[in-house]
Amino acid sequence: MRNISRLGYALLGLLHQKPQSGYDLRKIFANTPMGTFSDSPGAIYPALQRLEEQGLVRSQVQESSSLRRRRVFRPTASGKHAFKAWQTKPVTSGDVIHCLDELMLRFSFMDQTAGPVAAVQFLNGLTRELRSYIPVLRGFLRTNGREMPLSGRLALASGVRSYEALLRWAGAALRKYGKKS
Amino acid sequence: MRNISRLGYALLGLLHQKPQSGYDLRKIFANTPMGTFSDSPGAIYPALQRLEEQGLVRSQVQESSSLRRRRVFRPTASGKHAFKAWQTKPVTSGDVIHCLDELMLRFSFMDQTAGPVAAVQFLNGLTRELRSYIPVLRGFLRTNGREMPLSGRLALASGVRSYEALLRWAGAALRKYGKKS
DNA sequence: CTAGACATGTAACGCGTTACATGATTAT
DNA sequence: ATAATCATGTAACGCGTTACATGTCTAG
Repeated sequence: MRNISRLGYALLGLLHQKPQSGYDLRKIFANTPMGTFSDSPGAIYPALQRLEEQGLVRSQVQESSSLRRRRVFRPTASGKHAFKAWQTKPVTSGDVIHCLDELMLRFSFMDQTAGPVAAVQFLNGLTRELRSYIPVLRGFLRTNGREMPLSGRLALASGVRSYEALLRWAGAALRKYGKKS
Repeated sequence: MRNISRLGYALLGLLHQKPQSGYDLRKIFANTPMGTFSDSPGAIYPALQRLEEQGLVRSQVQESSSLRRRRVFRPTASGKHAFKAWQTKPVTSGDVIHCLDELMLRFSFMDQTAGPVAAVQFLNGLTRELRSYIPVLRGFLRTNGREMPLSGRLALASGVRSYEALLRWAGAALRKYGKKS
């Protein structure tokens, strides 16, 4: 089984919310903060085809009075399973270093598909990895800062700050889940 | 003229610091916070070849006593020019939304190559775009938050927070440059 | 009647990923 | 010896980008 791209997971997540057409999904990427993904047809339609070939979504052309065809996609049982498996993977150090945006994508659909318990687990994992990685960055800055130009130091400091902001966010998010349960 | 990939710019920037071999560059990606880039030979050697074909770097095999060949790259005048042009491009809203990491890459080499004036211009541009984009995100959250699941709202809020952290960082960075000049 | 939104596709291209391949030098 | 590190490459593959192509429906 081929593996699913980030765009594939984004589409799968949106289709969990409600069955939609490729055009609907494009509009979401064009008009919302999900716009970090490309809304180009050359990305979305092939991605939907791949998901269908892998049996993760199925589509049917809407039969309506109009001649304008509309192919609506919905996740299959196997698609739901694959999505949940992806979301509930443990958070690794590599995720934090290389794919923060994928982590946030995983989290953003968490409630609807994997449930609040998984969300809390995710936030705990994220907290753990951030607490272990931030000191590494700080250490690097401390030992190599001298020989780095100002802009380089500042760029690295910006990374540290953004990780710290994320850590604070994870704490706040955990408290929200705590209050609810 | 083909355009240069993000990896290409990263390599070009590192070669501005000092002439190095592909292997040296791989080690940097493997062992420093520049590790967001791949250290795989299948990425780096072809990227260096492309830069050379485009006349942006030139290489020469180090003649030494050993038989172990080492191809050392250094930027050409045209490479330096292209790099500076990339760094001093105005910061656009699209950069902030889609390519924040590219922006930080641009900034991290700013001092050595484009100078502190360009750095200040960059930080001013970044501040302007963040001040215009953060309210858009906040607005979206306010009008659509109701119908979003908790995890979706939180993920979006995390984005807002990280943009705000970046805005504060830009302010602090500007003050550092102010003190120096 | 025509511009613009709706709606879905395909094809060429570039580049990063993964895996493979080769050989020199140093440390154990 | 032999494992690890130094050092440089190549080839298949997948996917996103860009550009092109086609056709329907609605509003002015």
